[in-house]
Amino acid sequence: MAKGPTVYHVAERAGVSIATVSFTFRQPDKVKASTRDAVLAAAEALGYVPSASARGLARGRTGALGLFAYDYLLDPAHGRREEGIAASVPAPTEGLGNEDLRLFPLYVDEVQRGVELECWRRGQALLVGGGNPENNEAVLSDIAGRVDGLAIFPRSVPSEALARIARRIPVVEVSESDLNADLDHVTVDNESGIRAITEHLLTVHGMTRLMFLGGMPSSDNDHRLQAFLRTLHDAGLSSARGPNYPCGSDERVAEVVRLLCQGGNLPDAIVCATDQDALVVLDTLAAAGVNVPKDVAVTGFDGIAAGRVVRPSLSTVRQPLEQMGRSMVQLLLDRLDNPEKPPANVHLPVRLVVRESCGCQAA
Amino acid sequence: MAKGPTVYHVAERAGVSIATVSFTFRQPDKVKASTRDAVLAAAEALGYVPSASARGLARGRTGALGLFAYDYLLDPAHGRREEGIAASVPAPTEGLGNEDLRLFPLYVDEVQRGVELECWRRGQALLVGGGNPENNEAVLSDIAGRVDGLAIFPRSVPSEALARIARRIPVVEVSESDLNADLDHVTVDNESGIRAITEHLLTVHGMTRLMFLGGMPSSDNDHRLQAFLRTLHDAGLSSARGPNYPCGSDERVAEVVRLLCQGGNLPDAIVCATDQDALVVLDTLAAAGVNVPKDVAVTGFDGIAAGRVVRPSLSTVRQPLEQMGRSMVQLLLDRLDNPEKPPANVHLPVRLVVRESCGCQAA
DNA sequence: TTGGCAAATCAAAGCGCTTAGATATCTATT
DNA sequence: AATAGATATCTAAGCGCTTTGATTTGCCAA
Repeated sequence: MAKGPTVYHVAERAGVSIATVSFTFRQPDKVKASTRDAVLAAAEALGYVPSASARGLARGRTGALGLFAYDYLLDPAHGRREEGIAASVPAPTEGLGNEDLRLFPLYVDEVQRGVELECWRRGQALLVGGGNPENNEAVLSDIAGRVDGLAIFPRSVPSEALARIARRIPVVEVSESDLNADLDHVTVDNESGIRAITEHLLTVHGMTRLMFLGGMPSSDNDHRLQAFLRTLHDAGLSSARGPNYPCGSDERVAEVVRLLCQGGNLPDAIVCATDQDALVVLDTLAAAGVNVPKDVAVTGFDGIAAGRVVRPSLSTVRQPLEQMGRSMVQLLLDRLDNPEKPPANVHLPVRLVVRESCGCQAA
Repeated sequence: MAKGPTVYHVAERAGVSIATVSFTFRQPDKVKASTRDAVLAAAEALGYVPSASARGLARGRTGALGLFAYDYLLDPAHGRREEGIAASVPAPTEGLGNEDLRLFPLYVDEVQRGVELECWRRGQALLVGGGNPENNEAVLSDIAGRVDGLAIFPRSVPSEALARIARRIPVVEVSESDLNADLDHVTVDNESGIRAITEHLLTVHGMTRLMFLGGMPSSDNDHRLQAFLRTLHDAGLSSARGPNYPCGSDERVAEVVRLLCQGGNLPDAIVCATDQDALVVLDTLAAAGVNVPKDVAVTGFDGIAAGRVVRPSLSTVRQPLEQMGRSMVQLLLDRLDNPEKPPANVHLPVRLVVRESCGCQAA
């Protein structure tokens, strides 16, 4: 691992100046073909690999985009994906890992996948940084120093830290467009999604006593609750229960469900704010011996993989996760091209996916 | 997006030299507490974010690791994941994407996940670069210039390109340890895996006419074929057919299966080199109206998500994919600490997973 | 007080590249 | 053959940080 060759070495070997070496790689047409070949040959012979650090410094751009992949499952409010931190989730190597798709891929993972594919398609380097509750800010700042633009997930970064970073580089966020209104955003049609699944329960299944349940508060979830209430209202109904959102954590969600079971007056359906919530509900109901969908229907929102595999499989609203990631990259690059344009918002459609947990398919 | 503040600005504002600013961030104990606070305050006020390019240039290290996430499905030998390139795979936005887990997560995606988790756990920045058949070398070189160490998948980079890069930074590879013997490697116990699943077919299901089938050639697959033949030999049997590996592509695999069906003499079981191959086999058999596992058993190797979801679900050998990714990071960091140590090889265990396609569970 | 040592701070020299602007080399005209 | 105008190449000045070695400051013992 001897220090590698630099422009100087290549230049010397090719008998040209370092500028010509640089031009050969960055603006090949400025260089006569014969010279170019000589430089390329020298570079090849020497095993020259241009330093991105030096280039970045000289250009004032790193040439990479960043994704701050905050891991919600590392959040104290949930179990944890990391090894041995919470008993509720098996360590990753136990049974050689991820057998049930409960841990991966999640919502964020599919969005990340979209970010990656779009970056690669465009020949963009992508830095993925992972937060964890302890050193979020430090990690974030480190990433920010390495990239030309940053994509982040909702609620993963405090607004003030965000503002600081956004002063230096463009930032695009999923959802939360109300909160950080000066950033670019990718949002989905929560309204239509909740309306579709709620009306499905109402009209197809003839249910009338519905409740909304959600753990973590978020802008998306707020909108979903509102849409839920509006849909009921439009149907001349009201929520079967008071506000069960935001409960605050998976554990609190489970608690609410247990109380419901004990009370003996289950609603016809529990409309959950997210698939994650719905899985907790499903687990808790199963533990209480309640049959889904016979005794109560359950729906989610997001369309994560686990919802397909769990029994009963989860009726939900599928978000275009990959596309959301792609759109983030798009927005970032657009803004890099045109820093002064007003904040943009890409609003994407969602799709109803009916499976077993609402009573549609045979369990 | 005005050019951000630099050490100079922070130093001026805090009334110290730029060296002190740098020390404040990199070696805080060298700086008196009061000075440190002043610097931090100035940095905060100015919204200072250190430039990783400058740091990398000065230090000779970027502080990031790289993963060259070659996408096998973008390879001409397979269908493609990208939109509209091959008819065999729906465009990613069609139906809002990845409904059946056939496209994601694959083998490489789960390994990547392990790389990410381990990097984040250790506070390492991670650059994920994506190759595509057209510009592989360029992308690879670009990544190499950005990182201190690189993790790659088997057969994703020609050996000579690899050698060139390995001259500059440590490279760790999954599998293929025979081929690039001077690199660090993470391998799995192909021998035990194939032996376990083959013996399962032999002893539990009493099958005797087995064949091995695989598409793409690879070191792993070579070993699997050998292990298969040895296992049969040890049982006093021989392969039900000549070598059906490497066929070369998904299409060729399907062709072989179709011929088998037409010939009317199906073996008792088809032991596939990978899950990917097994899925193709399953599809092709289904199209030919052959029942699995009744008419013929099929097994895979890898343990990808799709194998859980497909009907019949796939009996396979599960690799510790996440752990493999984690080990790669481990090896890279170890070597960065100690460049002179001899090439290391982390060899990991696999596990038999019996599901429906071998006839174990009710289909 | 002063000398001596440790702790704190600083000055300055790069790190490897890009890119104006200057210079040299070619081409095409006259 | 001379010269304007391209074209090709080069010179040199950074880009923002780290880090060595020098210098200053602070503290304590003599």
